[in-house]
Amino acid sequence: MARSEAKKDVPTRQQIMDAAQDAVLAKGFSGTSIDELIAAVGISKSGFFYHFSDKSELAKALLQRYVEEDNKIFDEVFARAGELSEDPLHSFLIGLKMLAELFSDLPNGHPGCMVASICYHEQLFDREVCEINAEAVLGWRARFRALLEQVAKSYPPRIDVSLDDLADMLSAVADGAIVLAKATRDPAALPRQVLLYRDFVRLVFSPPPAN
Amino acid sequence: MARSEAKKDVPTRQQIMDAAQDAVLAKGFSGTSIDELIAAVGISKSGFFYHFSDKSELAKALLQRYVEEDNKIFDEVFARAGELSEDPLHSFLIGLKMLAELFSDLPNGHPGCMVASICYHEQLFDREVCEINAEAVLGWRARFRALLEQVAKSYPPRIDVSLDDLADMLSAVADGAIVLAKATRDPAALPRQVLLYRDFVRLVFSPPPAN
DNA sequence: GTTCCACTGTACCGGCGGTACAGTTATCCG
DNA sequence: CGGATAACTGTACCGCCGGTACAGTGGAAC
Repeated sequence: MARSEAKKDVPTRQQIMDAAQDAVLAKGFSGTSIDELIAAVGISKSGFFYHFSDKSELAKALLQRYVEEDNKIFDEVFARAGELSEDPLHSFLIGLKMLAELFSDLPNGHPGCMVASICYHEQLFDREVCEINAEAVLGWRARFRALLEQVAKSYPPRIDVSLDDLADMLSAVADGAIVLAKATRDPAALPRQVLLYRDFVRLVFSPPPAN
Repeated sequence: MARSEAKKDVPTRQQIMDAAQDAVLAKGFSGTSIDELIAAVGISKSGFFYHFSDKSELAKALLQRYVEEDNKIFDEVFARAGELSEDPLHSFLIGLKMLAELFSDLPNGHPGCMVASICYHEQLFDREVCEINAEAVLGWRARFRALLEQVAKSYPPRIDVSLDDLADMLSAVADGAIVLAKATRDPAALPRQVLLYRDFVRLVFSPPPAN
């Protein structure tokens, strides 16, 4: 190891990406300089270009990692929710509640969605990055749609609603609520909006009340 | 007029802001260079700095104009919706439908929300810009909350719901759906999500169906 | 005819993304 | 023990970009 007293055992490439993720979500991609990243990690400029051929490759790696981690969280949350109830509606509602709690527990609020950040920089990136972005969003749609289809089997929806759109709405509400939370400096806005989406889902699929 | 063959009668300052708005929403603020703006407008660098003391003043002006125009549209839409029905619920639902149609009619889809773009660059801007952003979002909340309060007077909500959160949800869904639309390159996702929010509002306030 | 507005032109500065390339250090393999 | 490889460092350089400084200029208004 060339760099003296390396920080723990975290690989340098990962340290760069960690610093970059925070910076990109707070300042945008072009607002994040390579110089500040190498200063944060404690490496030279040549060291950076050893790991990434250029800044755009960093963006791609950042987005890919973000999407993977995001999907892992969704996997875990809704798998656990599935264990807690046999009923698809209750299970989905439990999952949404767990998601809201997860967002609630973030000490400084949600740092931001990389997909949304990239969207507002789309013209800077090549086709490949944009397609990873599109696939991520379509992946969320497919994931939530599958859950909603299970729900709709047991609970015929009370209104005529597209399950694709209802699935998309979770991504939309989450992304929008992150903006809301950032703008108003109220991190709790994100979990509140997720719970409101949960109310919507419950209203759509719950049988008409007896009273 | 120093610049020969000026483009129409549009003031130069406005031309700069028009070019800047498109560029910022497509590439982010730091991704937008002053050089490209002056090239688009056809002025010199000195000309730019005659109108704006620095780039950050451009950002402030851009955000202020965006918020003003946005509020004007909301004023018009919901005033017109108020004329079309006496009933506060129907009126709000009409307003949402008109909003969805407005988004639908945008030829290239919604170009993006300046508030959201600024949010993902917050660390680059001074306190003043961030407060304009916060006030814009809180203004939308107050606006939609006022409409929802009128609705709630006539139609007691079927679920226990915070009107502030329900008001915020419209901003969140719109901002999130813009990301959705950009990522999937499907501009129709925005009006679809607005109409889905409309379904939610109708479900919350409509009396339980007789059947 | 002076004054003001709305610029232009030139020169310069430092930061940033990126390239090129030679050198260095630690570790593993044979 | 020696050579290869991974993971860097250091130096020099390029062009773009944000920004500063400042003198000049053409047309319109009074």
